Amino acid sequence: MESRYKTYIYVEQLGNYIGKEVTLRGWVYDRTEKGKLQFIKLRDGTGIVQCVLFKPNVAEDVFERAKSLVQEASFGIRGVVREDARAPGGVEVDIADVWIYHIPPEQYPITPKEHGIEFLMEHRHLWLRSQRQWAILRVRAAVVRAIREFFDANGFVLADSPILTPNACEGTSTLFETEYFDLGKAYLSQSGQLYAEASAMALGRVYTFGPTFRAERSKTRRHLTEFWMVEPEMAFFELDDTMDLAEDLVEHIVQTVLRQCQRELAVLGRDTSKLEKVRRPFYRLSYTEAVEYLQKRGVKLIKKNPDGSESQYDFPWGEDFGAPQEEAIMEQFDKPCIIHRYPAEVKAFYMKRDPSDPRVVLAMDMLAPEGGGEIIGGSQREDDYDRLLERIRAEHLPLDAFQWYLDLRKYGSVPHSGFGLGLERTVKWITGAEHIREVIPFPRMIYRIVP
RNA sequence: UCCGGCGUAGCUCAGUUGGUUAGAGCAUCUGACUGUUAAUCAGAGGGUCGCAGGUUCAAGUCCUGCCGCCGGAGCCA
Repeated sequence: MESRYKTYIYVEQLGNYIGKEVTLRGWVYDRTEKGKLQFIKLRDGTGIVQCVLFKPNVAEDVFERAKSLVQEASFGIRGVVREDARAPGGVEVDIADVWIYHIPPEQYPITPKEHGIEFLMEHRHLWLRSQRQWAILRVRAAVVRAIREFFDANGFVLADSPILTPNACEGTSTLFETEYFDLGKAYLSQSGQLYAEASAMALGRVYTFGPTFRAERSKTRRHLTEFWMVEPEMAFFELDDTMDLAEDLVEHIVQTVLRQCQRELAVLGRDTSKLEKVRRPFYRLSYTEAVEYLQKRGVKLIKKNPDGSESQYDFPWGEDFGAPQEEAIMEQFDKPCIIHRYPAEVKAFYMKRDPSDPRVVLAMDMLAPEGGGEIIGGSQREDDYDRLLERIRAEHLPLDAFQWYLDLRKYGSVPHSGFGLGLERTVKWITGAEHIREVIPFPRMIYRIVP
């Protein structure tokens, strides 16, 4: 990074400074001492480099000062960059001088050794400094960058939706509620879609990208109560166009991460050959074909009885897929699969019926391989005023709150479609993280809001 | 909301059928070492066994309640 703020250089640039003297500032990642030698790993946000102090080569006070550098002390060094096969990363710095910004008065809680998840979550504000978290958050940033690049380069206009909303998109049971001055209740948005539809009627192709909130009492490794979603919405797009777009987007994201994040993926130990395969075309199955596959494979539907016991059924057409079914379907695939045309009863009110099969709606989900799960959900929207009105009434949704949404079908209604891509689920899949809590800096979950 | 599991040193854990003064590794502190990568070697300090109650001659261990945490299902991105 060359800029007028550049008063020193960063670890990631050191390859360009072999044989030259540099100044670095950062934190102690780790330090060991071996007689007349000290090895200090300096972490500056861009990477980690080993700095070496050899007692005979420096002033006495420099060597003594460096001995006070405990884990996560902040400090600066001046020294010469040298290639050395013995150093992690192949490059190290021979220290000539050391200065100190701050020495922690207490022991840093997170050691390079193993910790339990409860302890790490309580120290999330410090856990972020660990190398694995560093890598994940940089991949997250690259994914966001790739998403914006993709839409900006393809004629989309960023049109963000409000976060405070007066109504539910798909029902009120899972909404966070708050007071809105004298106007009654407001809710934190669980999707920007309805507003994106309005924006698309103004701007053609739009995307909204921001945090969304679900007060679902779910507690799994793929749920957050606050998560980020990008939602493109396109006037005149039909379902097949939308599936093509989703495919292009996901391919672009994964290939961009592969290009830009080799260091990070190496830190994470990610098998990049699996990501290399994420190229168009992806697999596609209709819901009906997927059900036939489950039946052929003998994958059962397990349902709870009122007395608490469980019953197994051959998977019936008409049931929505749960995580076990999605996993069974994805076992056969080494890249994402789009499942489309779901039964109308299990999908949202705003989805358009398939004219060629009234049992299903023009909906689609994209499932990621390697246990990545559902990363995209989308549909062609109902564009007929009367049919949409009928659906709103059938779901007992508050008609008042949807008047503006119905207006979109009153004034120049057009076929249109869109989808939502869950940022954290996508990053979880690409990084291979076991749990979604690791892929957002400060996860919000049902039983945790601190730090 | 439902099902299952865990809670012992700063951290990760062991602790037998209830039985003497509750252990290990790491971390910390002291010392040694010119190549450490989770260094090694020698020594030292460190405990409200989640909380409350109960059974018992005796409870980390058994019982009851509470609290905290974890995983899964459903719902979804």
